[in-house]
Amino acid sequence: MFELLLQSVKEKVSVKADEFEFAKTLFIPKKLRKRQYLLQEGDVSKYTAFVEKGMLRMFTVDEKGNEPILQFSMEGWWAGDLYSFLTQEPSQYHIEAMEVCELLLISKSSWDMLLDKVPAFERYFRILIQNSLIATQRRLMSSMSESAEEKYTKLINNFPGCLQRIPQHMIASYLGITPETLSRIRGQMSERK
Amino acid sequence: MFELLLQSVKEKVSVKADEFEFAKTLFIPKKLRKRQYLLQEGDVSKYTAFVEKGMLRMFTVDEKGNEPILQFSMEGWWAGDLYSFLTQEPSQYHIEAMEVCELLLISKSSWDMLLDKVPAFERYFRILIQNSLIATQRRLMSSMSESAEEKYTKLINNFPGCLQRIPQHMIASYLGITPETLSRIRGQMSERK
DNA sequence: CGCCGAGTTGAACTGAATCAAGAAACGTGG
DNA sequence: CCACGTTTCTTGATTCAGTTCAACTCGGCG
Repeated sequence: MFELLLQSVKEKVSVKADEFEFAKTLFIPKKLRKRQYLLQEGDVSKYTAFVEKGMLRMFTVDEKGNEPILQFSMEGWWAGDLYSFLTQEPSQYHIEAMEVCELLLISKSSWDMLLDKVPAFERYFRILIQNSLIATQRRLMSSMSESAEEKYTKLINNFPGCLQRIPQHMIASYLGITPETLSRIRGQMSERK
Repeated sequence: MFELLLQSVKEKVSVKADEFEFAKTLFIPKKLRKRQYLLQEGDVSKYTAFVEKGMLRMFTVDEKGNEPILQFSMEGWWAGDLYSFLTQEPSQYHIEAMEVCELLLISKSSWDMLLDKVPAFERYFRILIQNSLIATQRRLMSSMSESAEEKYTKLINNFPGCLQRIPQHMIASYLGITPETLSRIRGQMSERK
């Protein structure tokens, strides 16, 4: 059950077997049906989740009814609102299962304890957050200066495999464009071979 | 000379006096004139910098000649391209002093050593990066779903003081809009009192 | 005094959003 | 296994926010 998590940790830091055994005791397994919520806007994110199976989306709902997507989380990734989890303030985001999901939850207090007792996990999360920051910075620059088509092209180059599992209108929400625009872009791209 | 850095560290983690003394030995002071570069696109970011005085901007140059700004770094903040610094690959970004700057540089190898020897610094950087990620995520969502005016309004609410020191066309580059658009927005906002 | 970069203002243009309607794919229950 | 309703995707016409290009103003500084 913890193979994926162990793999994720090991590829970033070296942990001793007993440290990882200790970590295991802090996680709570949880299953989600499709469309079930891990977190809803206004609620405090009591847990952050490692995704063992399935896929989730984290998004807000804006005044016009759009649902811009901040991130997708699939197997081997984490899902959670960092801000709400750390501060225990209400979240701005919804996190919803796009497929049947199997998660490993860890509470704020367990997380704090884990980072205190096992420095390797402090480092693991530092690296995780670091990579996430780098990716988010790139996406921000892309969203500031590129056209809709450029953004889409970059996306399919960066995540070739993943996109099959994601409905197109959600890809549009992730890119910050409308489903109509994405459809037109795809049309144009395929007709010029 | 290290007061600001000490303050930044202390407000996030607790360090022992000798740990901080050790850290001090790893930093190299450096001054930059206005318009001088800390890093240029294509170069490897050998150092990351703590800003003691002055202000820098980190930006790219896109095909149309725009210079979208990823971040401003002022006193008490860090400046550097995380990706290039960590991987020692060439950077995509320029980092330029907007004013006369006094910096404290730390090399990749010193940084690695510091994080290894002093867990408090591992945590300090984790928290720093965490906060940066949260802020960048917010900015991304804002850039995906809000109008130019909304973005500008949020900016002046979030950073009331800082903006005086920044020329308007750079604020526009930070928001991902043209200087003309920003000027018009300001015009509209002031005429409706 | 005269130049130069920064900011403003105007007019024309354009990429993407919006609104609307239809086609295709999906899954749920009878 | 089919039928029906729902959701997803496509296509077209129109609108609009923001860009582009160009001219002009202002303030600072040699």
